[in-house]
Amino acid sequence: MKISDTIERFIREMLGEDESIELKRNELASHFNCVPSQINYVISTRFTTERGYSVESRRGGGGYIKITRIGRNSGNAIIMHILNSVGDSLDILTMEAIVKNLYGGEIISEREAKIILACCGSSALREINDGEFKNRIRSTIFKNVLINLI
Amino acid sequence: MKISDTIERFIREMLGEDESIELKRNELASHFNCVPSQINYVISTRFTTERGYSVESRRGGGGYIKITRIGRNSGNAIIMHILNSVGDSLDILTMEAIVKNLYGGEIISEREAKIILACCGSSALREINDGEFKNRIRSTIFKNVLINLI
DNA sequence: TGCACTCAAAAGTCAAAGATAGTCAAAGTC
DNA sequence: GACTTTGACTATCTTTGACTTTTGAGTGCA
Repeated sequence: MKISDTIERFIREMLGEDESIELKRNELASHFNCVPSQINYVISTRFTTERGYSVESRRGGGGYIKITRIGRNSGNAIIMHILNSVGDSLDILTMEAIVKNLYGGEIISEREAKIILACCGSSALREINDGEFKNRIRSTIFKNVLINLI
Repeated sequence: MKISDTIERFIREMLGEDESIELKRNELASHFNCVPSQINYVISTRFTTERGYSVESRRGGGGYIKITRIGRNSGNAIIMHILNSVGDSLDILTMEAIVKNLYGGEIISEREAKIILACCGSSALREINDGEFKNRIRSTIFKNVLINLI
């Protein structure tokens, strides 16, 4: 009464530490004694982009379903882009918007977002009175953090 | 004895000393010969966040209700202790030692450690020339971060 | 040889049926 | 009046199967 979870685990184990695997939909289905479209269901709910997988397939004779793990490489490109776009000064609203986007894009976790917001927030920098100097410090801290996420 | 209390005690006994358990709402309801929503009532009145529980669930085939004890998480206690022990000034070596301990104690992840080290490190604060002021800023940032991890 | 056709072997789609859990308010109890 | 019990209705997730699309391999003919 949870064949989907079983299949999910099976595929994960097949994948192991590898970058990708190729499945035969029908073989897998008959191995688990379920209809082939069950495999599609598992893949479309468990091996999504949001969860870090990409899926390719081909029909016809010799067809296959290929599941590939996509590392945080795409995230790195985005972080690089942000690093290039942030100047020597960074105001708090812009900082918060960037962090929100990184979190929304699942490049950083909720806790990571909290930490970054905390260390670049107004409360953390309250002892620096000069507003412009504060924005410069914020930019420096922020970029240092991002560099360490790559 | 009211049925809600009976069910509450039953669940507590199931939980025992474990961190969490999974229930089947319908099974439990038929075991106690009550309507399924009675279970929701028990959970929403007895296993609340205030009482130290968190509840997750899934509907559909293979659905479940998972109750987790979130007792005074030892991690939080340690963070509180650190917060109390760090004064208004924090030098970099002390900061690094604390972060290392938090990581070693599995209270923060590797990435989280990296972020904290980055935002409190010498590179992030290099624009602040006054050494003592730098240590004060570091302390403020560090404590702000820790507060947000609780 | 090489192109066009045909066909069977995959995989994809989608919606209905089944299986759970959630919500909310009325009715009951103390 | 506050807390508890019930149940009708809703929301979400899974399983299943009929029908569709794609692709490669084989076949036949100029």
